[in-house]
Amino acid sequence: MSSKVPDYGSSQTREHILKASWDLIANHESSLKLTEVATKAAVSRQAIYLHFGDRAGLVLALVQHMDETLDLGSKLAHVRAAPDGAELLGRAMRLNTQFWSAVFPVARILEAAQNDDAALSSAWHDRMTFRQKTFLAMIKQIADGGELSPDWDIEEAAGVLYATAHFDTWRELTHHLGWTEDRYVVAMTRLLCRALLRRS
Amino acid sequence: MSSKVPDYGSSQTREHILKASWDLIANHESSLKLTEVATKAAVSRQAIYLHFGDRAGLVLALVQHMDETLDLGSKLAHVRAAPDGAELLGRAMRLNTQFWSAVFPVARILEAAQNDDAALSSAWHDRMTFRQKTFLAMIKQIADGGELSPDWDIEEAAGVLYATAHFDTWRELTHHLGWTEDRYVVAMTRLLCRALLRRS
DNA sequence: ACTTTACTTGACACTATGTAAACTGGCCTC
DNA sequence: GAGGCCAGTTTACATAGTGTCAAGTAAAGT
Repeated sequence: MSSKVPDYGSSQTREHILKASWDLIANHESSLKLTEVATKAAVSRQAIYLHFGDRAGLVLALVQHMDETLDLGSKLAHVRAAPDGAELLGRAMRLNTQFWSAVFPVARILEAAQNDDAALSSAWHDRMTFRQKTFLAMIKQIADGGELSPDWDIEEAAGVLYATAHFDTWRELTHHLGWTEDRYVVAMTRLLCRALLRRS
Repeated sequence: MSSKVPDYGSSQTREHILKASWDLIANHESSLKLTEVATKAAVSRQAIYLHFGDRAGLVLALVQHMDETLDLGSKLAHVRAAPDGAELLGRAMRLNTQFWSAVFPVARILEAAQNDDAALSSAWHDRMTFRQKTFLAMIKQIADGGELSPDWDIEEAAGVLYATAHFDTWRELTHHLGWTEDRYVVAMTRLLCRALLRRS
């Protein structure tokens, strides 16, 4: 991360570059190459360095852009408004598949760069910590409603929920096994409800 | 993949290079660099190309080496010899944490290269297909014993078991959340038993 | 003595990231 | 309307890592 990136704010060129990057990682399955981005955005390769400092800066900007377009806040509110635990877990899994589906392209890039680049690694780590806290809050809500099975303490249930809702599980089911998103939602919801909720 | 790699069999140098590679990816957290491997193994960089063709060939050899040292066959037999479904799932999760713990270093390398290299991608894919079939067989065994909950059909239960036993789930719990392997085994076993097995 | 084997050495091409410097067209201001 | 700044461009170059090629060499086999 170079600290000398001029803050051009929301320049047109900057948006152009971000859009081109997104198109590339969404369609083409290779890793993001700056020359390709520049060509696609119809700017010089150096323009990317002016706006983002380096490759990691561009990817970081993609992640932040993703955060904004995702609008997680309101969607999470809808999940939390569920009347009972089963509905809560169902809505959570529905949002989860939307989330991973949207994040999929950039998640692949981040995963690949995680070994080399500390900035990207911590950007990913931060987001995952947020996810973990979100799932913990959901489990607390279920526990407060008296619906959490006594087999589980809150922390352990939250950890298991967070981990099973993670990227690999979603990707293996929807991509490797070819399940539809609906099937993912239904099966994972059943798994979690049976495992975590008190038996009536 | 170059097809003109001479089959030196089990040469000393080859083993040296593999061991050096393993040491590097196990300790150092960066991605495997051929110059480093050569230095560590005290051979010339070109020797690596003689033995493995290219970088992908080396990684592939690491994967196969891993397969051999892992001795999955006998360990799987022990899992399958479990007297009931709960014990089977418990043993499966115990083996699972051993598996991911051993595979962890090479899994990171493979994950990073999966976007670029088709050979590595399919090598990984093959292993995961094997895993999936193994878990499917376990579920069939449970179903044959009449222990599978009627909420699940065999394919769906196997898919969910396979996916939740995947790398991310293990890594997030043991690394991101800092759980011990024992805690992983206990929690995941509880999750799967409650979710998949018939309620007594 | 010769060939083969299993390497080494050194040179080179290619790709990708990153840096530096000089130039250009448009806009703003004095 | 001349000068200055801005947001880029072009060109050049440095560096790292992968992969290729050709020539050399020391030891073992025949």
